[in-house]
Amino acid sequence: MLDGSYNPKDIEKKWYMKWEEMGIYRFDKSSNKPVFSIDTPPPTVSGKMHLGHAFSYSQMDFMARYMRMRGFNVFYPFGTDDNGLPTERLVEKLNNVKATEISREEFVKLCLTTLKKILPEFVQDWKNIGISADFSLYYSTIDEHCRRISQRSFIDLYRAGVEYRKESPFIWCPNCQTAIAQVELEDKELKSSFNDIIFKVEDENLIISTTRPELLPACVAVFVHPEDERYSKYVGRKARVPIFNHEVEILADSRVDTEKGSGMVMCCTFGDTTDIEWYMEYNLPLKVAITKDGRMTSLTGKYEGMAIKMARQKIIEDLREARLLVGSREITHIVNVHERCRTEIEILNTKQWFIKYLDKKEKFKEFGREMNWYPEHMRHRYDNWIDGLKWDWCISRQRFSGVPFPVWYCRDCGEIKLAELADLPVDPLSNRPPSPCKCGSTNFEPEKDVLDTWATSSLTPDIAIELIEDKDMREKLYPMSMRPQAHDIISFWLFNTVVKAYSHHNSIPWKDIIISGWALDPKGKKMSKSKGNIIEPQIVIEKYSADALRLWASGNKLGEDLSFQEKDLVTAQRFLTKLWNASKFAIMHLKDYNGKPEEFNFIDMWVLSKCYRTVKQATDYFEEYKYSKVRKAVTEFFLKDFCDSYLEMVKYRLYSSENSDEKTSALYTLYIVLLTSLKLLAPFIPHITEEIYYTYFALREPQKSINIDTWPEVRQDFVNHDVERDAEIAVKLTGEFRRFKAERRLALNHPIKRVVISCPEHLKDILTKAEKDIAGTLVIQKLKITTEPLKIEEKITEIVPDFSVLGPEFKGDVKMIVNYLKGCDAEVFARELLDKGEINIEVEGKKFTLGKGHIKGVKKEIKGGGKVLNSTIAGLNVLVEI
RNA sequence: GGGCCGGUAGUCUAGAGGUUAUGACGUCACGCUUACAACGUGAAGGUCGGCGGUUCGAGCCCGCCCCGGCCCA
Repeated sequence: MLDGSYNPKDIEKKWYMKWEEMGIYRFDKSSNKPVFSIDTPPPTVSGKMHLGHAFSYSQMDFMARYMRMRGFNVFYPFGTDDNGLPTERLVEKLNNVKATEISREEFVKLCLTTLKKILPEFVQDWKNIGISADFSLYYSTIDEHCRRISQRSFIDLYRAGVEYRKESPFIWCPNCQTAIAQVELEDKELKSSFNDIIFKVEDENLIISTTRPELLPACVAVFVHPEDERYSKYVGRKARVPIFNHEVEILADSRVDTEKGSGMVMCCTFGDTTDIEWYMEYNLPLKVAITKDGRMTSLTGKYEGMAIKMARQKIIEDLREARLLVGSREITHIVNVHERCRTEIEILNTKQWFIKYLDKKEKFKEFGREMNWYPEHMRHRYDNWIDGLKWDWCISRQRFSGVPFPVWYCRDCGEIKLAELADLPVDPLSNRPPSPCKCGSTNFEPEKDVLDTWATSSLTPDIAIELIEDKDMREKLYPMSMRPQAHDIISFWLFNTVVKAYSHHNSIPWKDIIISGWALDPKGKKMSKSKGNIIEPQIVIEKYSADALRLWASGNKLGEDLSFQEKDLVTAQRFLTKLWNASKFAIMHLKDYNGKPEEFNFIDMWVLSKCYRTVKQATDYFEEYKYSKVRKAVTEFFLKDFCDSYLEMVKYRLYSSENSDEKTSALYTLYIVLLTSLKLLAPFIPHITEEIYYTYFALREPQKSINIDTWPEVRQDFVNHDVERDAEIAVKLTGEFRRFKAERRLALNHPIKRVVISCPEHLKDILTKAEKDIAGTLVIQKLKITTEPLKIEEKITEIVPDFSVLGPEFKGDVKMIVNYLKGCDAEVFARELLDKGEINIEVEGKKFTLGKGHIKGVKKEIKGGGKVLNSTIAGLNVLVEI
């Protein structure tokens, strides 16, 4: 028996613990069953799981649970991304220290101890929303396993000749003091001043506009457009840089925008990417004005040591004083900032490691086409990102906590020394190289940098699969079946993983990619701490339940963002209550369950057929990752057909004390339909379905848990469209009758003395099959179903045309015909059609022949006081005697 | 500026060229009916972003425009 009301708090907690105990989500390492492998996104450790996580992890969990019930050996590991900048920031915040203030060794240690402390609680949130991952297959991107694989990847790619180390201009964050990748940039609108500055060419003044006068000391050339007649005479001559007084050449290049400022532009090393192109192409000198920590260098003379913005101010003042500043206006422009700290980036010349991939764009796009994208259009974003790639992948970061490069450099000959694969993972700062250098030297410089965090997380398929020892099993797991993730990291995680899979395996990493949207605030805006519109899933679970949260997450199309509406949680919770109550009712009666009946009741056949058709729909939709459609089909069947219609129509049989075949049929149907519904819902709401299953079905079904029970098969012997179509009429009539009673404020079990249903022959046959059910449900003491007409007034008022037949046949004349039907005497028309089978009409000189096929039905009006049930079923009239 | 997605009652959402556009929440009215008042029944509420076009017929297809979002310049 189930309790009076559903108490999710205790029940959800109980089941999470029991599932763990039972180990039902364990991957079976020795099974021969087909494998379904999931490349689970490792969340970046922050304080808590956020709503976006709850949303997208629920969505992937639906598939994991569905596939498990389908009989697949589901490989569903769980990892956390504890590597790189975000983790450093968190550790700094939690411990109130700065990475730069303590030794690297100490800081790395602090990172690890802090993670150890906060990880269990962080991961617990995922368990609390019922994620059915195998938590015994766990990795942290900073653990030994991941460091080994990441370093191995580095060595393999170096040997394959796709990695290089080079001093070159690259994107640098002066705040975080590290190189960062293109993907880590963000656009920010900033106010700035556009300054018109005088450059002298001998005695002439040339004006150049710039937002960055502090780069004047790094100015190495001045460019004009080759077709700009204003300046053609200056090309080849020298300009004197104001204040700093060095001379630079004036060159012509078509990349100059003649519309911008004076149409003359200074080239500094480096202000932007065009500067880099010019620097390379024209072999310009390198002048460095800015240090790695965002201050002015000695090159800048008296400005040395000043912060960039301060120097900018000062230089503007000095220019003004020297009358070299002729104009200055406020502008708003877009600058690149580092997404983590929103600091304006610089381009500095530094030595970095790169993965060479700009030459493989086409190959990556080809791989993109080999994978199945859900939704399909997300692939365009992937292509678009690849098209826009401008830099090779810089994988070195000047940070502290991260996977170290397994590399030393010979101090004598400069040769690069790699670690041995067998020794991985290594830390070159504390480990010695495996052997002397080719040149015989043992004097090595260790690499201090660490790998970009994406260089590690782009290996999650390898990291996950190598948690399994068995080589044959590993083969079965790759390429992985499904990669779930949100659309914002297509260019990060997804793309980088394809790069690695291509480089290491020459294979796509996964077969299917499912892209989930974002959870947005109630106004449809992105949630952020600064806006204060964060909705915490922990609070939602507390107020409603994990199942309600999951049901919410199942409610929208894959790939679409979903704005969080409290009412949707209310709806979800109401569904759970309804499910509980209906199950309570069914199970109360199911104690008398005694197997299959000799013969099925008509209404039972109806609900069974509908039930199995719902199974078919749900299965088809799940196969296409359309879980929102699954949810719609299943909840609609459960609420409308099962609860509203079926349960009401079966009550009279359940309450009868006699042990008839009719009752056996009812109990059998109740058993099947409830169990099937629970199974169809289990992927979405595993806790409540488990509790209901456990209370009753676990004792009778082969599995102890619904979550590892088999997904329902469509039993074709129960699917019967004729029965459905016919029984629907009885069900519909019963519904109309219940409303008839409600309108007259009669209790639904209020007895009715006599009812006469008058209808055509075929309806009479159908309704007779459900005669007992109609009478039983509505408590009708005397029910008569007859073909004799009732003594009530009935008038046909409208002919309803069937456009799908009329349209293709009569094309442009349809309007005329429909107008005719509207205008004619519907009563006369209908009678004639019924008599002759077809009617010839003439409209505006044109002749048409209409048959019954052209007509969808008729509308009619019935007069007969308060005792006539106004049914929408064609041809059917009901007289009620209360 | 480019790519992609979206715009449907007060709010959020489903929509497969074919009668009167789905559902939810909210609102209003009525009702304790032996699973369920944490409920049920009913009602009101819509120029389907705008303008053109294709079609017998468009929320859906095509073109242009407006607005919002994401990604990229």
